[in-house]
This record gives sequence, structure tokens and C-alpha cells, in this order.
Amino acid sequence: MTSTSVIEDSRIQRLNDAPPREGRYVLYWMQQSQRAEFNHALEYAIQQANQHGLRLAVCFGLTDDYPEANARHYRFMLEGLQDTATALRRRKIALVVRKGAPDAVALQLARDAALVVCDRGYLRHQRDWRRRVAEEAGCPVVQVESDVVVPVEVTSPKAEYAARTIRPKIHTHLDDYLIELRTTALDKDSTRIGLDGLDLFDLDSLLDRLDIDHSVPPVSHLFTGGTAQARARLSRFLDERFKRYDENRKRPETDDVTHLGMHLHFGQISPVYVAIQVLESAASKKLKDSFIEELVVRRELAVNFVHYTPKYDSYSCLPDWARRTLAEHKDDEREHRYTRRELETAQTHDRYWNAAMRELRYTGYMHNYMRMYWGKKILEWSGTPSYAYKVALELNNKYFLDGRDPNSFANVAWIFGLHDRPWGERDVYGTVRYMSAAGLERKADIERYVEKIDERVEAARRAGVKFDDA
DNA sequence: ATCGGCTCGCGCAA
DNA sequence: TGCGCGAAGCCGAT
Repeated sequence: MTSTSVIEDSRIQRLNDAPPREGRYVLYWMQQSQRAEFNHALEYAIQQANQHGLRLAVCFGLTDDYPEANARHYRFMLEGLQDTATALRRRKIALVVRKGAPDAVALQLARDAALVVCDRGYLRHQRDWRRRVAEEAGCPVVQVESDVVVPVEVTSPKAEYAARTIRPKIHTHLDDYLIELRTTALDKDSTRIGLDGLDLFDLDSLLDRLDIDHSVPPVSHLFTGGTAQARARLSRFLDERFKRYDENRKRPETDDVTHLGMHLHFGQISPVYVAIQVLESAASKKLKDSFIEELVVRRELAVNFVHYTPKYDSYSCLPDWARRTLAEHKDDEREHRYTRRELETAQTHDRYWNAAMRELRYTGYMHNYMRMYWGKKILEWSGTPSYAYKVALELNNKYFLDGRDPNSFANVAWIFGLHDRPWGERDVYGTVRYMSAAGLERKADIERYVEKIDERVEAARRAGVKFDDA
């Protein structure tokens, strides 16, 4: 691994052809990569500011109608932004957070900018924001892709069929992209750039003033947002848990996982940084390989999916064979049927499933292995597969701290056959992969998982996590 | 404990 | 055109 301050050209894209112009500053419109370190967009913006002899402004648009987001997500994100504002100040940069639609905030501040730099998001609304800013800014807009290891179009020009088809494509490029990002010092002190923004100091009152859904409470007692927290989690994982990662990934009663998904979702830590830390650790090659498989291959398969599948959030995103077989079995008799409300409040006959749902509701997280079982049973217990898909995706996005991530859409669709292959045919599922409670009992100490969740729910309640419908 | 079949289609070899 | 093989499994046979 080499050390360099050069940012790979393939991470950088011009989003319009507006001519250069005079301006008071270079603007970095931070929206996805919410961090002050190992952020290619930020370093690129600093380099541009230095080249133009200008100061740098960094802005963030805080909208109160982000699709499906609620107080749980906002709290975690704002904790991270607090952290990021402090870290930027140490680099002589002010973070200007303004209330409003992200594209509108970026355009306000773009009026006095010579150049706008933005980071990259792959969901429909994230792309729409950037398209509008590119069309209306009146100055060059440059997008820098910093939240994947291999840029999405470098990996592949199309929607990949499965992990096995994207895996070799990603591995071909890994060495070219797993490189350190050296920081560049900003020449002109930009601490007092004279742009007013929200005060992030008092998060409670800021959250109160936002017109958002408060029915899902924050889970700060367990998960606090921010780059510092993310780094601490990573180093604790590497020191204490990584050695058991392989054997315990299918054991939800353990906690030998990173819990980095939520930090990656808000861009609070870079996947390139995480991968480098893991590869430089003393662990065995086998462990490193299985970690890279999750962090890079599967995560970037999800990015590939949402990027190249216009309807990534609709039942029609499923492969033909899966929709065909599920349609053939849609009238099969269901042994159990539950309403969305019964599912949401964890009132089924299945104690394991209820524990998984309660983990999600009260902690904002669910063990990776239980996510599969959780989704498969929603398919099994719903009237139709397309309704099951809708319910699974909605519950996922409402309660997971990292809901609405590309991974959310890929993981939920996987339940219904995406990126998978057919298996033995049975009722309701057709040839879509089935999972059983017996499998959990065989592979894990599932009773201990149920006990662990009972304790965790109790702790959450003591910390003030409460629901009106409970 | 371990193994093969289940069942579809991609991607590569020929 | 044929063939190997696959995002995390299940089940029954041995």
C-alpha cells in the first residue's frame, strides 16, 4: 500500500459544463460523506481552494423531510455532524449547517462559489439533488466518490446478477483503490467565513425544532453517532472480537460484529480506511478475506444494485424466476398470518422472531444472521409476497439506524430471491430459499440470544426508549 | 457429522 | 451449445 495525496481520477466526475467563474470561496457541499477525515471530496475541495487561492466553505443541508427518516436517525446523524464540525474547525474550516432541502441549501451557498464540490449518493433522491445543483449552480460542479472502495462504474457498467459475478470485478481493482489518503493543509484560514448556520451544540432543542417523526425514539444509550465512535468501534473489534468473527457470524447470541454499518451509512467512516486497517492487522488471511467479502464485495453489490436498478425500492426489482415462482405460490395456504401491526409490535407465536423484531425496535440494530430469518418469516406469514416485500422494507427503514441504505434495499430484496438462486420448491416460497427455526437451533445458542435481547430491551426502556403502541 | 439433490441462469469454453 | 457453479439453507439418506 502506497501513501499519496493524489485522488484517483475515476473518483472524480464533472456534473455539468458550466465555465469557471470568480467567487469568494470553493464550496464543499457535504451530504453523504459526513466526516472530516479520509474524505476524498473534502481533500479535493481543499486542493481546489488552495489552487484558486480561495477559502473553503463546507455546508450541509438539514432537511426535515428526508424520506422515511425519524428522530432515531436524525439524532445519530446530528451527533456525527457535531463531531465533524469540531474536527473541521481543527482544520481551519467552518461547517455551515442550514435547515432546508439539501439541494436548495447547496444552491444558496453556491451563489458566491467559484466551484462546487460534492460527494456521491446512489439513491434516487440523492441523485436528483445533485442533478439539480449541477443544472442551476452556474459554476462547475464536481462530484467525488468517497464512500465506496471501487467507484461504481469502474466495477461494472451494469446491474450484476449475483455476488459471484461482481466479486472478480471488484478484486481486479482492489489494489488500485486501497490506498491511503493524505491530508492537505488548507492555505487560507476559513474558520470565520461569515456564513451563518444552525448551532449543533444543543441537539435536544435542535431535534425538537425539526418537524420530523418523533414516534421512533433515539438509541444513543447504545449507539452514538460520529467518526470518533466509529473508529473506537473498529479498533475494539480488531483487538477483541475479530479473531472470533468467522465462527460467530452465524451466532446471534454473540456480539462479534463491527456495528460499523450505521456509521458507514452516514459516511462517518470511510470503507477504504476500514479495509486498510483490517488488512494491516495481524489477523489471518482467511479472516481478512471474509471481512473484505462483507465490507467490499457485498456492500458494493448493494451499491451496484441501487445504481443500475431504477426501481430498486419496488417489488418489480426482483429477478424473473423469483417473481414467477412466488406468483405460482401466492394462493398457498399460510399456517400463520400476521398484520403489519402484529409484526411491528413483535406479537407472533415465534419467540426467536419476536426477539429479532424487539432487538430492531429497541436498539436500531439487528444481528446480521437474524435479519435473514426475520425477513424470510415476513414472506411466509403475509398474504402476498408483494405485500410482504413492502412491509419488510418499511419496517427495515423505520427502525434500523442504517435504514434506507443501499444495503437495506438489497438485503430486503434478497429475502425474495435477488442475487440468490433457486432451491428446493415448497409452499409459499416456491423455489426461493427457505429458512427455519430449526436452523437457528442447530447453528446457534438461540435461547441465549432471546435472553440477551430481553436484557437489552430492558436497558433500552430504562434509558427512555418507549413506544406509544406498545 | 457429512453429502447430494433441490432448480435457474450467467459467463465462459468450445 | 454445453457445462460448472453459485449471498448466508433445508432435508433426508447414510
